[in-house]
Amino acid sequence: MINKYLMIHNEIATKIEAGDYTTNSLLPSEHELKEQYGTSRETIRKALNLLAQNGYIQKIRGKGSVVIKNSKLDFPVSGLVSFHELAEKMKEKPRTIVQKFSLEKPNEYIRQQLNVKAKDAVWHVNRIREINGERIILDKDYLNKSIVPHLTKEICEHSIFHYLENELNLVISFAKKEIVVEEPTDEDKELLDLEGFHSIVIIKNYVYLEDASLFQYTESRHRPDKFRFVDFARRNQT
Amino acid sequence: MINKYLMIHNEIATKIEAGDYTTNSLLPSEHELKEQYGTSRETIRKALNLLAQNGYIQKIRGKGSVVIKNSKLDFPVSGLVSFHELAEKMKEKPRTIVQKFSLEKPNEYIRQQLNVKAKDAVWHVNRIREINGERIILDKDYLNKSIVPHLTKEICEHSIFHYLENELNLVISFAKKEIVVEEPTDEDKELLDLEGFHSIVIIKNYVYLEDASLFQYTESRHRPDKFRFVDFARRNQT
DNA sequence: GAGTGGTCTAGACCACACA
DNA sequence: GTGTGGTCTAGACCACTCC
Repeated sequence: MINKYLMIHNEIATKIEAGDYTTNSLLPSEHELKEQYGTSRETIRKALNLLAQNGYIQKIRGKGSVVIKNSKLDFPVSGLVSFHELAEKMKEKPRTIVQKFSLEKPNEYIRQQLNVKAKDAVWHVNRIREINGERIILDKDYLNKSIVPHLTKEICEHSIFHYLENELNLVISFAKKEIVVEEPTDEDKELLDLEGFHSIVIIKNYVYLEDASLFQYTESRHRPDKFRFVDFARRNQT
Repeated sequence: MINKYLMIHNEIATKIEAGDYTTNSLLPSEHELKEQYGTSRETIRKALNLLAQNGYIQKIRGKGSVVIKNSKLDFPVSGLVSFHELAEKMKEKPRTIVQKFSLEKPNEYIRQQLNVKAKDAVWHVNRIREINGERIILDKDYLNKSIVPHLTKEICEHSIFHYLENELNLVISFAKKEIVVEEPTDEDKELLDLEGFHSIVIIKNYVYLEDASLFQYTESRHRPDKFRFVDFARRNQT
């Protein structure tokens, strides 16, 4: 924990989740918090704005900051969610099977998605996600080899994301996500336990680095009954 | 335009869209911009952070702010999108049919969603959205009558949203959105042209006012082939 | 070492809600 | 009027990139 405002944010968030600040009540005023934490008001404001962005509070001019997080249904804020985080929340036993692991020349579709040339090599990884013995999700990852020169099957079994951030020190900065629903392909039918479902929810994820270069394209193909996406949209965000 | 930082944000955004600042080039430094606009650095930083949030630039510590908006594919930032905005983008002829318009005692499901009591009255509006002669979307709206005392069929045919914001002066502050996929109900089959599709994409929308009170619940039920959701997620937002 | 963005401060004035 | 959050300032120090 390095930043003061992050520390304050986390402390208040924890209190809200613990119920120390109850839903619909008001937080102490910015002036009071400033005294409590022995800091400046702008720093408190940074912390509170983060809390607002994350759906914990709602700031109302002239009144105060209302606690809105209802801890029972935990608003998972939309964003980059890895399979591991997801599985942890579901309290179910996840298992990952690396079905495909190869270095390929990209076909036209992937060239378009990843914005690479035909001669560039691309890692292609298929991972099947099993929850409680059912094959629910098929993740198809494509990574630009010029940015990720080395990759192993073992890394894919654990977490590609973790490897990129902690071993390669790549800083993932933002992602564009697109959700569509399609008919299952033959591959879907073969690799997943579709149980008579006639559609597949596809989350297309375009991941960018800090220097705004596109380096990973992922298709996460979900069985529709186990799919749920939550988005928390705020108007007029400062 | 009231705020200095909003003015600066809009000015720079316009320049980026006009190509005055080209993609992948650097913006002037915060120090330079501070001089240019005759303001303080924190104000410049607010404007730049907004630009970053809106996908115009990417700030890199030690280097500067890179312009990343590629004007060709306009990153539609996720948020509250009304049917009218959507239809406008699609350049197709939309038509709205108000299939149901009534004031009801809420059933248990709606009571739960809208967080109201059994005795409270709730507006229930069903609207069918037709695009190019095909019935694609079924919007089921439920509005708390204690917040929206008056409503007419004519308003629903036009835009409920517009009425609430401009006539009632309600300020919509944030919304929680949930996306799931289910089997079509009999009502879906009757009211939509499903054409053999075996699933329905449901967007559940919980709309809150400025004082954090929940006043509208909407289920937007889409035929899967015409559904597309885009989300633009940023990590480590300050 | 020079230049960049990130954090933090102590103060000011304003717009708004509420009594 | 009092208290709240929203904006803005002028300055400071730090972490990072690049040469």
